[in-house]
Amino acid sequence: MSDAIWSVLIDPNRRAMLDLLRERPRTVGELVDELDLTQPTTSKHLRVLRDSGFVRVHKDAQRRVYAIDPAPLAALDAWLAPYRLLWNDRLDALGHHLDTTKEP
Amino acid sequence: MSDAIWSVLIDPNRRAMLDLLRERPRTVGELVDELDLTQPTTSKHLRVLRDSGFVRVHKDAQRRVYAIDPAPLAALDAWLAPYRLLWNDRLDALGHHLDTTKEP
DNA sequence: TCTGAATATGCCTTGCCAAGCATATTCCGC
DNA sequence: GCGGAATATGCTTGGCAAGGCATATTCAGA
Repeated sequence: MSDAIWSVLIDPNRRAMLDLLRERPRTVGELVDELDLTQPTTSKHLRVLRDSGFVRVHKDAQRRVYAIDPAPLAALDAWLAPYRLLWNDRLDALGHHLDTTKEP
Repeated sequence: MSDAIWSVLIDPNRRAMLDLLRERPRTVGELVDELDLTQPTTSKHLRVLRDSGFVRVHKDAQRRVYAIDPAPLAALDAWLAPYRLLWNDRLDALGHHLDTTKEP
């Protein structure tokens, strides 16, 4: 079921793309610059993201503006939901991995 | 940073293991039976889960009882957190993918 | 101490995916 | 309509990870 979601998100470049698109929609060229990837590589990753519903495209002349679609991420959140009970009970689990967030 | 988390979770068998271990700790043999995998394959997946902190082992004679450790999943939840704002604003995104949750 | 049960590990092969490179496509301005 | 910018696609190669198979390890009981 959720197999596609994971195979999309395993790639660090695609996650970086989503991080950028979370702020605001961007052009392929902008993504190429900010991610320091070649244009073909960027386009291929965008194809994967598009085919799996993570992003949507809007044509603006020759430019393609990509915007995030949160639906698949909501599905991931749903997958994660039953596990959330595990660290709601025992809060120490959070402290274990999130103790890097130390505020003076 | 979170690279390891994803490479662990991409495998469907490992996710199935976590699903089972979420209910209760289990023996390697139990997992082999319930997942319909060979014993070596199961042990290798458990090694991956163990090395990355998703599970903990407890020795009981020759048996090894594996239990889930929610810490890495909490980290995944933290990664997902900023995206959650996206579908808190526009609830339609949830409806799109979660409309299977119909309650009368 | 020997046997067998339970689990782990090593080696090998196969399949898949990302990146590189070249090329095709689309569309604007002149 | 042409040249060039912006983006997409096809082909090939390298690396990596999963599974199969054989084998090593650990431990209890007789």
